[in-house]
Amino acid sequence: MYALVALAPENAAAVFQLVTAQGTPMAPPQTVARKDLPGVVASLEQAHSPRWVWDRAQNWYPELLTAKVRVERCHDLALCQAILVNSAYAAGTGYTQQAAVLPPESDAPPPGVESVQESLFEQPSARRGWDLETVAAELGAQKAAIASSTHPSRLTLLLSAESACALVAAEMQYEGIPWREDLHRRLLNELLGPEPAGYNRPEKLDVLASELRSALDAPALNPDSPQELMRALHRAGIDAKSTRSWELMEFKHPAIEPLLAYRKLSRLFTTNGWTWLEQWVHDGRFHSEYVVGGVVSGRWASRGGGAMQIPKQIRGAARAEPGHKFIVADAAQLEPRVLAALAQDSTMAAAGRDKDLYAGIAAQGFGGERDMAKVALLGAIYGSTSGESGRLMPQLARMYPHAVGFVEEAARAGERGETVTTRLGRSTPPASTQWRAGQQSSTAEEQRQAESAARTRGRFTRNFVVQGTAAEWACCWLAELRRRLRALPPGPAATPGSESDRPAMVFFLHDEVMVHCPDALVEVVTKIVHDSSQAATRLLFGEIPLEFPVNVTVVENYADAK
DNA sequence: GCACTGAGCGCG
DNA sequence: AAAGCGCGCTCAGTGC
Repeated sequence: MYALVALAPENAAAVFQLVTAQGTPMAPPQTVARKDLPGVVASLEQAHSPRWVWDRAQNWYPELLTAKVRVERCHDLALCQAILVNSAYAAGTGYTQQAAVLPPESDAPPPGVESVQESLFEQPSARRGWDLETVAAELGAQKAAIASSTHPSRLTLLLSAESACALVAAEMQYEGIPWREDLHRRLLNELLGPEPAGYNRPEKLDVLASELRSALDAPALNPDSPQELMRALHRAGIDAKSTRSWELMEFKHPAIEPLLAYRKLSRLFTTNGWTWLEQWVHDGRFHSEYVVGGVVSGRWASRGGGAMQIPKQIRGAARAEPGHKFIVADAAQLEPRVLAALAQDSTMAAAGRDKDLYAGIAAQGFGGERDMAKVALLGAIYGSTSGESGRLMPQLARMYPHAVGFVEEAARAGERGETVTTRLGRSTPPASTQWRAGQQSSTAEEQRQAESAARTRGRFTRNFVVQGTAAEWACCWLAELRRRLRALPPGPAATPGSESDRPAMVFFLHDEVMVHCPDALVEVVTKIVHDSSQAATRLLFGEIPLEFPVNVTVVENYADAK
């Protein structure tokens, strides 16, 4: 059963309708004031547990969560449309021509983020959205596209997992990562000195800047300006081509050490310093907005606060609340394993049998040098041509002709301007007309540029099939994990009358998930994390002679994970 | 003053 | 040790 959700002509109201799986209405449409929506959703969820069909989960679910209403499953039309429009599996279905124009994203702030607008105007800002007919038509078009696609079951899985992830993302956003402001401040004090007033540099940063200026004999140097810095370095006899840290490390000069130290601390100060704390941490939680499918490959992106770039430096500020632990799980060597599975490379699969795939590959042909095996394999996935990993490619290709051949073929397809597709059916966007035009070149210089552009696109498509399929594995893992966590019986309430204290997913990072878990449930949730990963592997690849092991650590402090 | 790009670096 | 994939964020610098 589906519950279609749409905006009523006047935006303060919503309209919804229950329909059968075949699309037959089961009751007349019902109009509900926006403020009454959570109550209505809760009672329908209780009675029928329908699949909620809406333009975007992100436009509806946050306000339900704020009202403490959760749903079991949904169909996120925007996310599914984005996949179907490009999917090679649905290329012959004519879907792209029928797809409805998506309504804009709601500009309502994510919960937990203070909004200037909200304090000025009492009601949430108006937005345009689809009416019920459009929602029904778009759902019908998507279902028809799946049914007449070349791989209906894979696309069905992909779209339902993607929709489940839309719910996971909104819930994580709502929960936030438990974040101890006091510990973060202590870290900043230790590394940078006391919080500076106004726009001043913190003490330790200021000291390093002075050291740098005297070492370079450049009293007015602004170390934040790459151009000024470059000139000063050259004057001091440091002949660097750029001011990147890894390049500067090659030079022996008294200015290098303070410069690298300045860089590191400056980054902490500007990106994750006191301003970041003020802006993103409220009531002991770091709330960030996740953008499901925000990356071409299907990976998630994030908006605000840089949730997916939290430096290791400050992870000590993420602390489980009293009576809780963080269960931090990450999939071991996810991308190489995905490659072995995609290419059905049984030799590589055998190398991964004893948990550490890189060690297994090293034992099979790199004289036991794990680092060498890792560099070689990642080079194959990224399309490295030079350096150590480039040199190791022929050896890797001899050992694993299937796996290397698989990514090579993806690269060649990209170079020819074709699209490539993940296991479940996410395809790259078509090559741009500009790229195509560039390939029809006449002069030698144009020819050279065209070949370079072709190789660049080849590296993209080569990586896409692996990164994108890995994202699908992670997406299925999250969906399975969420389903199992929801099925846990409610535990006792922390305090009488409050919500029951359940484990909650609070963070996700490509191949890593963090659950904030009551102590009493750590063992059962740890098992659920493992079970979910096995389920994800079966969903994607069926029965294969390769595991996708997950490393789980139970910690109070995120810095202690791994 | 605003929008944009590039450099640099954080994460996987 | 090296510089190949995907992102977001901040600051400097540029162009309007």
